[in-house]
Amino acid sequence: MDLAEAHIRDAGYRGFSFRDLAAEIGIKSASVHHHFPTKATMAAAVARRYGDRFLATVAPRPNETGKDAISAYRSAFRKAFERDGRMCLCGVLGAEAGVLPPEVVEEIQSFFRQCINDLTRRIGGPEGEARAFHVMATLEGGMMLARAYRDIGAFDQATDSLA
Amino acid sequence: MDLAEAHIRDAGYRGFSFRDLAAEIGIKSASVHHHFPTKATMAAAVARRYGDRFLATVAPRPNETGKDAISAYRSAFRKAFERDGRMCLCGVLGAEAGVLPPEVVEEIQSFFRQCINDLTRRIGGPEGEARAFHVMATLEGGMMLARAYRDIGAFDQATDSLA
DNA sequence: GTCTATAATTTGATAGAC
DNA sequence: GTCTATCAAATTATAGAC
Repeated sequence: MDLAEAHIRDAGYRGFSFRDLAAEIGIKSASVHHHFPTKATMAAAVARRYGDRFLATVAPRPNETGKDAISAYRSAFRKAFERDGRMCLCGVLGAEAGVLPPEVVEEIQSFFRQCINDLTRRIGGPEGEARAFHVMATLEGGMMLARAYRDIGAFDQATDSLA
Repeated sequence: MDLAEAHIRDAGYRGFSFRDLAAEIGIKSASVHHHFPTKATMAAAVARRYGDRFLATVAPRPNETGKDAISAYRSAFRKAFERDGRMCLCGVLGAEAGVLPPEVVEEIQSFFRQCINDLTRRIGGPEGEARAFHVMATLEGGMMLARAYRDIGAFDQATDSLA
């Protein structure tokens, strides 16, 4: 699943194959099928694990402000990009959501729903939800620009005004 | 090229094949190779045409303000999403830029560079460039959310505060 | 510009032994 | 849980005729 996550973040849903994953860990593709019946099943499982981990990473601290919450999301994505040179898994998959298996789309939507619900609550106020949408869009788009430019400075410039 | 553009916007670089394109217009894949020697060549050509068209669409009107420029970009992307149900071609490709052929990455970077240069100039002021990065990131991310949710309302909520 | 034919590779998936 | 073996299909690309 670690390898699948890395490959999807690099190249999208079609960017990983059971054979490649198997080869990289020294087993055969049939052995991977033993754990995940189909490619869609595996991608959905990888997306769910990614979302659970991410949400744990940005969990609220006591007495935080709305700005703190936005900063938590921003620095979580930034650190992951700095560490792996890769953007958000659900951002990559979201871009190709038009042709993804339904169970994968389901997980991606669930990820964004959870993030935006969480941010909406933590930002608060009447504009909380629109602000949450804005923050998520800017962070995802910022990572995308940084990926295209191969320069994290693009992410920084794009997201500096958020928090 | 129209078909290739549609397929890439749907499913990314690996989301189109010479065979599929050929079949859809009633010729053979070898005939497509007559026009474009490789897949990378074709994708790069499609990206360049897309960029040229987009930049023509958002060309400045006389006496516009910075806000007008941002609105022009926002409504250009919005209209395209509304019309095709698809996001920006370079946004999709940017997300998988880590494993794309160099000539395709070149075109994507060129697209974003041109957009951000143009926006920077039209927005003006000392914050012009950071603002341009912010606008592009939010628009691309907004389209991505709308794609994942299959709801243009996500784009609207994410980008409403821009202009 | 289009075709037939084909090569070489990759892919998602299954059956069945150990 | 892993293997061998295999299938059917798809993919990128080329050679050469019309």
